[in-house]
Amino acid sequence: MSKRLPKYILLKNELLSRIESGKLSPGSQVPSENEIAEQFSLSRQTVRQAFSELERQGLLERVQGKGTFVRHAAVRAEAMQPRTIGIVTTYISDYIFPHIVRGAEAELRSRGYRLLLASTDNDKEKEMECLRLMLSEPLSGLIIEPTKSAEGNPNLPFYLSMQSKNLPFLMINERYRELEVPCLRVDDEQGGLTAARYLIKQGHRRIVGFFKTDDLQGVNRLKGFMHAHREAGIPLDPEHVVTYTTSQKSELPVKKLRELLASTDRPTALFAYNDALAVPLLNTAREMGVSVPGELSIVGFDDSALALAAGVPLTTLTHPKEELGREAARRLIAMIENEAGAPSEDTGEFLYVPKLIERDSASPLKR
Amino acid sequence: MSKRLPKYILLKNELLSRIESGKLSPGSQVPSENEIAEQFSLSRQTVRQAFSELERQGLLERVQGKGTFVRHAAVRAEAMQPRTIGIVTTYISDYIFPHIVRGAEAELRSRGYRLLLASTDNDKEKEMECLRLMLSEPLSGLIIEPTKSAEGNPNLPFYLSMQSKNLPFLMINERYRELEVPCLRVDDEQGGLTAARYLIKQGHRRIVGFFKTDDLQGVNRLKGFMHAHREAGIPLDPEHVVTYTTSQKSELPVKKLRELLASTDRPTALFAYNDALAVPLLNTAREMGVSVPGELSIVGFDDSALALAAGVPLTTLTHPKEELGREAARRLIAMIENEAGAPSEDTGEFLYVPKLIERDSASPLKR
DNA sequence: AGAATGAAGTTGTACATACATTTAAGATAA
DNA sequence: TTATCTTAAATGTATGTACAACTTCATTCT
Repeated sequence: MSKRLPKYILLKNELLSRIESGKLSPGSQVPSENEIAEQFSLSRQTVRQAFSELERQGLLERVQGKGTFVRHAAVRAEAMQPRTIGIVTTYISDYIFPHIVRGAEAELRSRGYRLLLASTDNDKEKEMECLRLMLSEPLSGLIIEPTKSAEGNPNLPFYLSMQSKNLPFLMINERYRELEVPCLRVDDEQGGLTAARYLIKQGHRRIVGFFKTDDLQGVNRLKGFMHAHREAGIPLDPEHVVTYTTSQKSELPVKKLRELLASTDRPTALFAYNDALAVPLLNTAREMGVSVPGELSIVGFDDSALALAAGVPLTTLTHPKEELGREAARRLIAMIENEAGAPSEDTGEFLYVPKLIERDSASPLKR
Repeated sequence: MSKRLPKYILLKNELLSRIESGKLSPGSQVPSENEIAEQFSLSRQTVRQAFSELERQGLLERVQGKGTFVRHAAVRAEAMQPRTIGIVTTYISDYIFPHIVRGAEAELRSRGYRLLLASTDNDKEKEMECLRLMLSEPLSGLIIEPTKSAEGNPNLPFYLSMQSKNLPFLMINERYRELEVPCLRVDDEQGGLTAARYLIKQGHRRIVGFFKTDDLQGVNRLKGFMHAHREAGIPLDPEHVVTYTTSQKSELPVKKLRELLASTDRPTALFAYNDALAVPLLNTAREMGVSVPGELSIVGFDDSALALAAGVPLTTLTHPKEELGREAARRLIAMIENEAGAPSEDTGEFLYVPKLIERDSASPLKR
């Protein structure tokens, strides 16, 4: 059952093992085609066929008139393969995303992988473009942050074809519900719950929440926020749930906050979808002469650099950021390198539980 | 002088042009090896040699028993080549770098290039690792932000080999003095000059400057800062030039500022190397009960997101950020695509002049 | 000493032949 | 009709020969 392989393949394997074992050291000259042919009782053409493939793979270098040599990078090249991993995020420059990318990059680099980066600007058409570009050359795997995850997913065919090609990929921050893939994310609902519980425990009863609702993160944080009110038996004024979308940025929330603060029974506390929103809201309040946290307590989310830069250090919830990027890279590499081994296609979710960091922007309610 | 090319190469070219012209459409079957051999009066072996190379290049697909076919992606593959560009930055996650990367990514994606990202953490060993990883597969070009540019450059051999291989690359933010390559950067000296002139014009005479001096940007900003004092005939107290290095972060500057503010003739204005430093300095001052800008005017640099998040909106100097990334990408693509055309290896510098943005953290000196 | 020549050995190109393996389609048998 | 077999044609493997082009080195000539 053995002698089925073509002779030129057998010769290739023999040479490969000689290179790997060091019998043929990098830079050294390989016996000439005729010598090999005689040694192995093959025709020179057959030897040439084996040499050609090895040259194409970058293992050998042939020089007319001189001979054939083992390439210096041969040993490494053998082990290397493509070893490139792609990351598709919604935004590159803003906020916590750079930290996620950085964590992934550090981990990938230390493991000998290269990082291909693309961003979708939260636009599904660009997501398609990114995927097409990424897949135009061989990839070992992909890390994807879904675009506008609360809506549908028109690029499903891409993902299905990736699954059928056995190209490992996983999602971060959110997942497309239609796909069964591993996902690393923050427990947003738990985060919303923790923040609201904290404020309620501090005595606040009129708490306004601001949520971006075109991605699932915002929706889930809102869920937790409402849950906390329900379990405490506190009625939630519809005016105190402000939703907005990416395109509106902070304008609409800021306007809403102005109105609320101008009213007679103004809220005593505020929970913001993230720090990027919390900061302009904080500044708005202070502009209006409302002291923070004296008259208005504020809790943000994500523990970004902005939280410490703000005029009043923000009480906020942690986001693993770099750790999430690193862990995503680790898991993806495991998926890639275990491909041959255990087929334990782990489709589970990994949830990070956000923790509250108490700083100065929230305090117990004074009566 | 024509018939020098080997027959199998001629056949390859003939087939290539047929594919490009559409005579052989993607997915269609190519005449069999024997047919081609007869048509062109070649042996089947020679035809096989041509087919093999085309198959290796991804243009053809051969199926035993069925025939040879033009690959669907053939037309694109032909025009595409690698089309991957690498970016090596010092940091990925912090501050203005994400914006630079983002600008470059947007431009590259729209032009059909992929972006390979790596960061050096301002560590020369990692720089070498990054370069090696990047160059392990074919690249079209590289954008590099030098690591610790004020010191020497141990990776010079890498860069020289890149030049000799005609691999286009350019530098951003700073350049290694030893290399003659195009460079896009902010006119840091002009920036330091502008900031210091502004404060002097506002009546300030005791101005303290904080500079990170292990990269050339800090050194140049310091130069401009001193220049402004010289031209105005204002003596510069050595105590009022604080230098620090990356590893010290903001600790040393903060400590220095405390000392200075506690002294009897404390400074009335402050120029920070960048916004990331200006913000903790601003907070330090306010903690000590020194009002900004009332008792201390502060000017930052880079116009980062922090500038607006800070308790007092920072007066600062612009940094092109995304535009710099976009322009770097544009120029690199031009270098790549003009390779065949004009050999106008533009080694010039492109200087962005920073502009002052007046916000609230600096005001005229009250006597 | 230096330059030109030539021989030997290497890979590159080209052709010829033979058989093996795979595929698809047609012929044949149940 | 269905299933099986046969066959032709395609690519894959293998060997042999011949000569071309290039590199190296020793020889020879100037």
